[in-house]
Formats: sequence, structure tokens, C-alpha cells
Amino acid sequence: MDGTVDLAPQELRTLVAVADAGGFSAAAVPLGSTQSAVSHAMRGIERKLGVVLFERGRYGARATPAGARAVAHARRVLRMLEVMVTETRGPGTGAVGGPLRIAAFRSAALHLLPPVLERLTAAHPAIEPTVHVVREIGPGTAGEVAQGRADLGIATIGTGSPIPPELVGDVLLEEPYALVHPAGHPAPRSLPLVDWAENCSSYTRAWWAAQDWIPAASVRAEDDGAVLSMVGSGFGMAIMPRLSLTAAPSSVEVTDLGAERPTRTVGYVTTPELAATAAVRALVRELRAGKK
Amino acid sequence: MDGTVDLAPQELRTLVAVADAGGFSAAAVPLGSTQSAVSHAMRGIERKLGVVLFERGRYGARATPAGARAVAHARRVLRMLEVMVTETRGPGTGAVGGPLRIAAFRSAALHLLPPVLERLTAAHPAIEPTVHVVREIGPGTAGEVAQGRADLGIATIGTGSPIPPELVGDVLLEEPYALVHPAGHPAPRSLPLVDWAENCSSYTRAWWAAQDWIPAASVRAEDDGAVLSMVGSGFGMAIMPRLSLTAAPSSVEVTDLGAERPTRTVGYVTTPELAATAAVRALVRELRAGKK
DNA sequence: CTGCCGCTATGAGGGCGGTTCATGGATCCG
DNA sequence: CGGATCCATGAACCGCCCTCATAGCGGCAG
Repeated sequence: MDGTVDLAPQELRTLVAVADAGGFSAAAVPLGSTQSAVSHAMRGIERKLGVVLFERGRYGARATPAGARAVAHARRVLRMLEVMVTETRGPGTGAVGGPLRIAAFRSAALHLLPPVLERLTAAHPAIEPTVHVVREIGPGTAGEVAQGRADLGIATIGTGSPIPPELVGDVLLEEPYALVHPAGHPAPRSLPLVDWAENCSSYTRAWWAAQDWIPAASVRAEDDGAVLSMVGSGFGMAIMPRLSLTAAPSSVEVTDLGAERPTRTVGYVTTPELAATAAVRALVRELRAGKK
Repeated sequence: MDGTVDLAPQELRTLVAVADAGGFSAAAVPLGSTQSAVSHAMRGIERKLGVVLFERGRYGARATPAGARAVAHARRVLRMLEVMVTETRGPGTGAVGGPLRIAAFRSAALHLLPPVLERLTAAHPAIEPTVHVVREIGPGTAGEVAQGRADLGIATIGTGSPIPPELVGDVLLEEPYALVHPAGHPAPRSLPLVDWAENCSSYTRAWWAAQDWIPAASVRAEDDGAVLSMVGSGFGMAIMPRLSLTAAPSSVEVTDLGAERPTRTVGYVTTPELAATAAVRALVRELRAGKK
């Protein structure tokens, strides 16, 4: 039915833009083009591939399963082309540079990455890292990487969320959870437990099961920062990972949970093709250096 | 100096063709194009990248260091585009297919791969594997993979030849060397030692150093198959890895070298971006299944 | 030195593909 | 039903890439 199929970079960009914008008309704007061109291009792409990639309708365009795969691949190919350009220009050894897109959940972005990026940019001034804060729920940071929206993700890794088979990565650290409560409170265990959506309860469930007490009530907050501020205001107590407790205000008190405390595993994830690039490798090196 | 640089697939193919053919005129043939088109295209590519990629002369065209990097990247990007097409069409789960280029050294191609490919093609009839036999000297099979000429390589892995940092891979098996000599020969140790270029002596050097005898003479043969046939004809004896001794004729006798015998490590190597593809993962799974 | 024979470079012209413009068709909404 | 907002489609346009023809360059043989 076909020999060698050529998908031009412009076509790949169209694919991505349509997926991002959710429609042909909307996609034309960031492409600096017109709705008609997008429509023609998409027709051509679908004809070349022999697959329907988007369902069109009154609402716009939604990716079919095949379309979603195509978009994820398109993002990666476009990124590879970018990498090809920067690595062809740069003399290979020595200075590495170019953009580096990092996806991280909130506490990692705030407390784990800064020193790492400090060292990275000191060693390679030409690298331009951007950090994208992503909720670690659903596909999470690994999803961002798999979809080609980020070059590297800082993710929580566990039996419930292993490194996806089409990605590569490694463990960076295993951090303990600790009890945090208002400083000087006479009976912290009587306070309601504050939790937040991102906190994967699977890490702490086993620990709770072994305890001989359960919290009086449970409250939900937006993110770990909000939890910490609520605890600091005396509204409750919480079980939080150490990263979220870095730079905790003096109005809270942190107490270790002992030998049986729950822990969570933090690692990095990257797309296999980017693991080979100089910039990603430099970042991974610095991440590991901070492992200690 | 530039915004977003577009390198069309046709331009990438031109890049690769010139590198392979060693000149613009010669490259035009496989491209089904003309020398002029190649020249124009190359000028455009170099202008876009702002780098000279090939040194031209009356001999043809030789890649500069930047050119070599560009070509290696181009091969990979083209392969990714191919993968994108096949994986967009295929329903993801279930049938995987498409071409799968394997580079292997001789004994692996003859004795390690057949059963693996047997199982692979049985499980996935749509996969079309091709095996490329490569001398495991110099860059070897890993070089083929790094240059984008193969999707996966079977390589010997050791301290002298670790997995290159820009590639990924794993160890498959550690196989012992054994002494092989003409069947029924009264004094095999008096025969000359037959060796071949591909045999990395570093594996056996330590073992020889611990022996209290050295061979009377040393002869070189073309490859391990030739060595085996020479031994079978009574011309000498040899120290060979087990893979090379699979299906050895009855005219030779194999004797184990005991607990202190030398060994070599055999593994696979693949480009990071291909490690994510369904076809490569299926092959790796079968390779590991044969590990036992 | 000169004619010849490999290369690549370059300029002019033509064809094809992608873009635009204008318009039509479908669907939802008030 | 008119309006709004999508996508589809066809014709005209424009630019890019390719081809053809030719020039330039450097050896090599006589």
C-alpha cells in the first residue's frame, strides 16, 4: 500500500499542535498558519499513514488511540531533530547546551532540584533548564515524559507506579515520612489528619494498619505546601515525606516515626532516546551526585 | 542566528547517503536523484546548521567530525520516523511488526540467534528480522548500533569494551572457553595454537599467564569457523568460547579447562530510542528467555 | 603544457506540494 | 430559523526542490 512514508517536520508540528489545541482552527494559530492548511495537512498525513488520527466534530478534534500514539512519537521525533541540531553544532566534548525540560512534582521542584540545577548550570552555562511542576497523580511526571512534553521527570517510584517499560530511569533516594504537628501542641494525636490528593496513600497505608490509633478526623488540602501551612496554623497534623518538610516553618514540629516509618522512593525517568543526549546525561550525573 | 531549523526527511536521507557513498555523485544513485540535487541539498543543510558537514575534494566527500555526528543522528531520526509509522498503524498491544535489524558477530549469528529468532517470529509473525554479521573488532556490533545501521547488536562485553555511555544494553550470558583439539590426538599440547583476529586475547591472557606450558607455535586463521575446521583437520589446537563450539564436528575433541577457565561475557546493545519500541523489546524478551 | 577525466559548484527554468482565499456543509443553540 | 463555530473542499498562488546544462577545479598521462 505504501513504500517509504515521509512525514515532514512541519507535518509533525501540525500533529502536535492539533493535539494540544484540541481543534484544527485553534491549532492554526500557534502554527502561524490557517485552518485550511491544517485540514489539508492532516488529510495528507492520514492518507500517508492509512489511519484516522483525529475524530472531528463540532467540538473540534480529538485524537483516536492511533492518533495519540502518533502525537507522542511526533513530539519525540521533533525533540530528536532539535537535539540533532544542537549536538551537531557543539563540538561533542566540552560544552553542552540547549533547552532541557524537566517535569517534577511540587516538593521535588522546590527542594530537590534547586541545588542540582545550581551545579548543572555552573558546569554547563549553555544549558537552559526549565522546570514544569506537575501533579504526581494519574500519569504524573512519567506521563509528561512519555508524551514527549518533558525530557526528564522526577517521579515517585514504587510497586504501584513502576518505571513504564517504554521509558528508562533509576532510583535517586528513598525518603522517610515523618509526623508533623503544631509546635508545642499538648495532644497532637487528637488533631485531624490533613491529607492531599497527590499523596499516594499506598505508601502509608501499611504503616497506619500497624498503629494502635487512628486520627480523629481527616481533612483534604490542595497540595503539600497547603498542608504544611495548615499544620503550622494549628489546624491539624500530617504524615509527610521529608522533601515536603524541607524549610518547614518553626511553628511546626517534626517527629520521627521510628524504625517502622513508611518511606517513599524518588527517582528520575527519561525517554530512552534522550538518555543518550549530552544535556540529559549531565543532569542525571548531577542528580546522582546529590544522592550521596 | 536561527530560529527553528527544519530538516526534512529527504535531507536526512541525503546526509546518510553521502556518508555511505563517500561522495555527492555516488550518493545521488541510491537516492534516485542527481548530483546537482545532492549538492544543492547539502548546501542548504549546511546553511541551516551553520556547520560544514563534509570536506569535498576530487576524491568525493568525507564527513567532518560535526558531519559524522549529524549522520549518526540522522540515521536514528529516520529510524524513529519509520518506527512512528509502524507503531501508529499497529494497535499498540498485540501484534508487533516491521523490520528489525540485528548486528551480531559470527558465532552468535550462527548459534545464539537462530532459536531466539525462531521463537520471536513464531510469537510475532509480522516482525521481519535481518541479521548482519559483523566482525567484533574495532567498533564492532556496538558501533553498528551507535551509527544507526542496526537496531540491536549482540556484543562481547568486558572491561576492555564496556557498553558505550550513549547506548543501553545488558549482559545475556557468560560463557567459558574450552580447549579444542583433533580427536584422538596423542599429544594435543604439542600442536600449534590456532588463533583468529576477532578473538580478543584479553579474555584468555590471564589464564595463559597461570599455565605452566605455552603452545609450540601460533597460527592465525580468518574466523572461528576456519579455526574449527583447521583443528578438525589436525592442524592444531585452539582455545575457543563455547558458542563457537556448538555443532563442532566429531573430528574434534573438546576438553573443559577446569575451574580457572577463562570466560567471556556476551550481551546485547541497542540505541536508547529503540529500546522503547515494541519490536526491540520483544527481541530482548526472547534473548533473555534463552538466558536461563 | 595541454587535453582529458573524475569530482563539486552554480545558475536558470519547471513541476509539485503546501498555503491561502473563498466557499460549502454539518451541527448545535437560542 | 438565523447565527455561530466547527471542518472540508476546490482553485489559484507561491516557493521550494529538483533537473538540465555548464562552469570551475585539481590531478594525471602523454
